[in-house]
Amino acid sequence: MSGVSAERWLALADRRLREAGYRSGSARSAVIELMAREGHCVLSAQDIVGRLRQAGVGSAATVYRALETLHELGLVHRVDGRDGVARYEIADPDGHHHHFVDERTGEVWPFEDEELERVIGSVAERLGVRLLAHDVTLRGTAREDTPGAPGATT
Amino acid sequence: MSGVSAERWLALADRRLREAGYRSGSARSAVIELMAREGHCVLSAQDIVGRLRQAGVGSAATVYRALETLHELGLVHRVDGRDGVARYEIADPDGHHHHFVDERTGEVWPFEDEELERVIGSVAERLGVRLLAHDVTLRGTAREDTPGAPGATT
DNA sequence: TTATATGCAAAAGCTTTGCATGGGT
DNA sequence: ACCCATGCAAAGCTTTTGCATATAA
Repeated sequence: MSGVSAERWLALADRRLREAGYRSGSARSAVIELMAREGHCVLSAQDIVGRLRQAGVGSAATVYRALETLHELGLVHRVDGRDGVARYEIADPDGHHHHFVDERTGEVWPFEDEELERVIGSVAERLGVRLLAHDVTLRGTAREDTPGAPGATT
Repeated sequence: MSGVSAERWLALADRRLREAGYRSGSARSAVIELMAREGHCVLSAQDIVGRLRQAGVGSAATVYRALETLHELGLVHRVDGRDGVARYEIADPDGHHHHFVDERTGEVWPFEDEELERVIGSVAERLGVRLLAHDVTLRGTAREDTPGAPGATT
């Protein structure tokens, strides 16, 4: 599902920022590039700060500000953390995915499911609400007898 | 859906705590009573601290410790917060519910849906994982033309 | 040249921990 | 009498804010 959209997202991000009147800066650009490269599934703000520091770019303040900006422009989703840590992932225009968290390892695997999306839509209709976003988080353990990762998304 | 189970949960909590070798204390008892009364849908740790302080019971440290204990014993669920805030709700043995968050007001409404539960189960099976817990959070706005609250859970 | 982006350091929350004390059993 | 539960205060973390400086446009 990903691959191509990384570039498309990068282009989209550049365009939206420019249209919104933002100037370009080294730190935010670095955040954007990192997200395009590795942000297809949750990345914590702390991780991002750390990665960029290794590269000698950015500061905590700037990274948080950049992520907030991207979030406001709808370029990234903020994903709830169980531990008061901000996590982000790029808002992929091509597909919507959810998360499975392995309770033993803490690893997060993305997955997609059409029927799940459909049911969520019908639930929203039943409740009489207009849906803007939705998250599904499954927690458990990957079965030992499972050969590959559980992330075999369809 | 609730009503009866508040009492049952209270009894369950007392029993499990005793069986696990805990003694009873004023602060934890107050937390438990508050959860039984109002914890059927998310309550933040801060809220709990505040409520109990008004009643002249408990301190932040004790409340957090009590909630952690209840969580370890499986008596409450910790619900992800978008803002680094610990939220809890009682683990209702009778039913499982999810949350709709009104983006405008911040209000949280619980809802249940059988088909959603079923689909989540089949997704877990397809992924080859053993499910221990799952959360679904819908975000959006309640439609103006909707008469009552969106929480009309079937 | 002017407003924005950045970085440092300090502040602000929420949560956890240390330690002495009070209260169950 | 034990020793767990509690409360206060201090420490720890992540995230936010203030302010001076560097830099796009």
